[in-house]
Order: sequence, then C-alpha cells, then structure tokens
Amino acid sequence: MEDLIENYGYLFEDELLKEIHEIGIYKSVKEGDVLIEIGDYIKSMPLLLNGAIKILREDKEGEELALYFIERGDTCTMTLSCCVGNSKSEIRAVAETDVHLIMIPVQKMSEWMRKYSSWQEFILQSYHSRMMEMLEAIDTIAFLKMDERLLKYLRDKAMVSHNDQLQVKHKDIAQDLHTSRVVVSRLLKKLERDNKIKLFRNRIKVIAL
Amino acid sequence: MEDLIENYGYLFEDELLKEIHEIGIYKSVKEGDVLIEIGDYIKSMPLLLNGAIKILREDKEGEELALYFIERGDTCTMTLSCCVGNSKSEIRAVAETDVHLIMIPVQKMSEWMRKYSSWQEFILQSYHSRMMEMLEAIDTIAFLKMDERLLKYLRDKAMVSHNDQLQVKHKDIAQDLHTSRVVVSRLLKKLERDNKIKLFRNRIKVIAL
DNA sequence: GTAGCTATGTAACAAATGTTACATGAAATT
DNA sequence: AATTTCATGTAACATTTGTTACATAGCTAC
Repeated sequence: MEDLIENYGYLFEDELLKEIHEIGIYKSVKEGDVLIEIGDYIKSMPLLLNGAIKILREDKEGEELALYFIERGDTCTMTLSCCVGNSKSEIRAVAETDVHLIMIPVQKMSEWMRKYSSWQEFILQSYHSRMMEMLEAIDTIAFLKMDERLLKYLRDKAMVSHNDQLQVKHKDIAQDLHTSRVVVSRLLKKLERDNKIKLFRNRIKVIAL
Repeated sequence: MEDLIENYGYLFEDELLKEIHEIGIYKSVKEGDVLIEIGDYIKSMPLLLNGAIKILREDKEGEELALYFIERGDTCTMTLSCCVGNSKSEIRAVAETDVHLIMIPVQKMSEWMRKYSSWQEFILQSYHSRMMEMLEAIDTIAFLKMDERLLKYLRDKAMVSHNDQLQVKHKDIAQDLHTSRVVVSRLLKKLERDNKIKLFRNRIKVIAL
C-alpha cells in the first residue's frame, strides 16, 4: 500500500486508491520473466510500482526487436489497447529488472474511466506517453545508424536499471537490436575506442551517460 | 450531414451525431495541403469523412518518413494525444487525396468522453487502431528490406486512393521512405522486371494488389 | 523547332551492415 | 589439470544501401 501511494498517490483520489488497493492483485516478477506473451488474451492491466519492463516486437520469423522500456508509475498501454479491441497482445513484455506491480481486472478499467476523472486522465496520459515512446522507437530505427542505436540502447538500459554497469552479453544486445552478434561486437569495440563505454566479460560499463 | 451519418451513424447515438453536426466545423482540404504541421498546438480534432491523410515524421535534419495513412471513419489520434498532453504536434499530416472532414473543438472531446459511452469507445478504439498502425510502421522499417518497403508503400498508396495508377515521382517516394531517389529508381526498375508494377513518366501502375 | 527544365535510367564507387569462419581466453565441468 | 562450453575478437567477404556523376527522353515555353 505504501508503494501504491508513493507511486500513484499524487495522481489518484483517495477513494480510487482504496479501490485499487482492494481489487488489485499485488505481484512480484523476477528479472527475465515474461509478463505478457505475443498472442495472449489480456484479462488485467499492470500498474508498475517499481522496476522496469522491456517491450518487444517480433516478426514472422520470430526475430525480436526491443521497442522501449516502461518504468514505475507507468502502465502497459498496449494492454489497454488490446482490451478495448478485445484482441490478442501484439507485443511481448519481459521484466528488465525485478518488478513489483498491481494487476487490475480489465472490467474495472472502463468502469473507473467514468467514475474517476483522475483515472480517465491517467489512461489518456498513458496512451500519450506510449505513443511518444513508439515515435521515439521509430525515430531510432529509421534515422539512427547502428552504432548510435547501440549507444542509445545501452544508455536507456543503464537508466532504467539505475546502474551504469550492465550485465549483458553481446548476443542478447544483438537480439534486442535485431542485428547480428558480430556487428554488435564490432561496434561495441568502436564505442570503447571512442571512450563511450568499457568492455568486460559479461559486463559493459557505460561511461558517457 | 449525410456524410456524417454514412461514416459514423453506426458508431454514435443520434444525440451525439446531432451535437457533432451542430458543433463541428465542416472542412474541405485539397490534395497535398498540410493539415497539421510539426510543432502546431492542437485546438481541434478531425473526423475524416472521406479521402485519406498521410502521417509523416521528421528528424532533426528535416528528413521525412511516412508512417501510415488514415482513412474515412478514422480520426487522428495523435491529435487527441497531443491535446491530453497539452503539447505540440509531433507529426505532420498531409492530405493524400482531396479530403472532407469535421473539426471538433478539443473541449468537447473530454466532455463527450463522460457523456457518451459510444464516444469513449470510439476514442479508445482509435487509440488502438493508431497503436496498431504504429506497430506496423515499426515492423516495416525494422524487418523489411527497402524493395519490400517500397512495394508495400505503393500498394498502401493505391489502396487509400482507390486507384492502381499512382501519380508520383520517384523523388517523392524517396522522401516518404527516407532514402534517395537513385535507390528508389533502381528498386522500382527491379519491381517492374519482376512484374509487380509498370513504370511511366510521373505515373506508376501497381499490378499485384 | 529549339532551348531549357524535369524525370528517369544507369554506371561506378563508397559506406554500412550482414555472414562465415576461426582464434583466443575465461569459466564451468569432469 | 584436462576438457568442454561459452563469450568475445577479428578477418575476409557478400549484400544492401547511399552517393556522385552523367546520359537520355519527355515536356514546356519561347
């Protein structure tokens, strides 16, 4: 409950907070766990209390692409979107760090939309944020070259995990950026020569945040 | 009014249709005209009656990228999004064909959200559609090669203009796809050899729709 | 018709990204 | 300690995309 108030207290009226606390289901998720799988029907929406979630897209061949990260105080708008459309999830959500969240049944979502103006505001604001994040994702893949994308990826990752030391393998990065391991290793080496990062085995230190 | 009923009659209750008709401002826009410019503050949202609108993104250097087309029965959700966030437009909207639309003042938008459940449904559904279109745009630039993107672009363009004969110059296509004219000409020639399209001066016929 | 403009075609080359193959070195397993 | 597995480095090459330069062909204006 303190977690709830800390993250959403300034947004929602007390009554709504109480309802969320009563109805919502508190959940802990371990780093790396899959929260939503592509094709899942969505029955509840998550309110993020802490930690970060990575949103991924997949093509027909099963190749991945990381779109953006979601942080505390956010919700997965794609979830809302899918509830409304009553359709399957188009994305995969993976816990980037250990995560605490509250699951809200979808019926409540539209009920609260009419009952609480702060909730309506929150939902619309969420859509806005996610739209902006989608646009940023588009900018990144459309306008940046791979070395710039790579650096941005590392910085974003460091930001959401509040840690400039990243526990990652080149192979994983390649998967998130939808490129090959060799390309990633090559560009990482260049970034290290340019003093933007420092490379270790299973670990990368981001210097210029 | 008939236009309004034809496009939105099955969505909205009569009372809402009446309000839209009374409050909305009917507008005609010529092909090529800019409806929304990047950085504009949005004071009203458009409901599309017929025609199609092209949504574009721009990078820092002023380079463009076409994201998707909006057709009749749709609205520009980015507009909503910007109203909510009270922020400037992040995209440019250009009339792809001659367009008829109704402009709704933004205050009405949130007022109707509470008053008419069909309006709330419509807005959320719009957000969903636009999210899906953004995802498709991401898929396109992330997973497709330029020749596939080019063919998809031509097909989409033919679809929304209901015409397999496109009045376009290679230069314009290059701008929309964020590549160079030479690349477009080269790939178009290949598509013609593969019998997907037929090339003329100032005109392209899309064969395999 | 001719001059000039615009759109398109194409060659030659450059840069970015993707692929294959293999070497090295650290960690884990036996 | 020897063996195996995994992460990383790197060379060599292929493919895709971008760039520069120029030729040709159709249209417009005079």
